[in-house]
Amino acid sequence: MGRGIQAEIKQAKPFSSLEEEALLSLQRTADQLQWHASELLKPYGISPTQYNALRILRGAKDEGRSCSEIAERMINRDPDITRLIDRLERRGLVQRARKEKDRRVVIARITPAGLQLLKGLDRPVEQLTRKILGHLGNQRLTTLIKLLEMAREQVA
Amino acid sequence: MGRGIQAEIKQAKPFSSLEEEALLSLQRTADQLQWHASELLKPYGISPTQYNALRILRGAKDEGRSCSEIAERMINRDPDITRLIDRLERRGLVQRARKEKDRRVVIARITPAGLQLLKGLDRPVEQLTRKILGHLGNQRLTTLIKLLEMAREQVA
DNA sequence: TGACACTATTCGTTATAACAAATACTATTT
DNA sequence: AAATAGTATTTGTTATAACGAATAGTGTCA
Repeated sequence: MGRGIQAEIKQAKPFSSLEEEALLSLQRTADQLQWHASELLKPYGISPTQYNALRILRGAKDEGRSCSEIAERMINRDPDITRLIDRLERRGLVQRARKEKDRRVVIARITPAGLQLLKGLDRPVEQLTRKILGHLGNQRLTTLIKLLEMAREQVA
Repeated sequence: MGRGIQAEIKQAKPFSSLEEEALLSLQRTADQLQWHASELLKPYGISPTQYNALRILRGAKDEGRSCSEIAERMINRDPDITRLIDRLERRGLVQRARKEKDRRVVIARITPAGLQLLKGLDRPVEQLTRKILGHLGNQRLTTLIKLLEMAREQVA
């Protein structure tokens, strides 16, 4: 069984509060899982951020999404969507177009190449997800999701 | 009460699995809390990573820590401790010295200026921590910590 | 001792993140 | 219609992250 976060980071003193322990534990867990995601995506040449953006655009279908809509939907907020899309466009994974009705807005759409890339990733991503969290079981996952949601709330 | 991660990222389709939902929820929660930490530290001119390193060195006292020891103890693994310490040294917050017994090793120690900076942060950090997680209460925090620990385990 | 493998750290380079200011367009007001 | 305010995106710049290769020191073994 687990050693606990205190041992993992070789900390001598116990944590001064449960809140502190939870915060560090959360950061470390997220970092570790993120690392696995990066490793999975590396052979495909995209980062987790880029993968997230592509999935948003796949969900948008032909309608596409503006920069600000993409920003709203990102898991990790990225203040520079322009250059994120730049990189994807350079690789032929998305296309850009000015919106006719409001020419300030730039709409990004996923290309067939982008869809194909995602398609090849669907199964590996699902497998990885199950591998790293599946052992918790549905009940614990449900509890975890609930607690995380609560943690995001009182951020008044 | 909460809208759930699905609404937060304006996702139309439900998640295909609890594992996926938990994973995204975890990333988003960590990102949000990290953002709060960044904001708190900003006026002091240091990043969460730098803060983490300074706390490790404070814990090490006069003994100091080598680059590799620091790397082991970081919450978020950083592959380039050298330049992280560079920046802290340039600001006078840490000092470096070669270890006598093994001259490959560089030992970093926190300076009085570094200690003073941390001291001024102790209370604000504690307050922030309580503010963003305190409302969960001890029992839920304990459960959360336990579940996160489990999540970090089966990463075989 | 000299060759070799090993470890710890540093450095060069390119990519990405973060922040502020600038541009381009739209909508509103006078 | 001109001025103004507001919004969406882009760009310039600097800082930090990521990845490999390179350097420096240690220990082992022929």
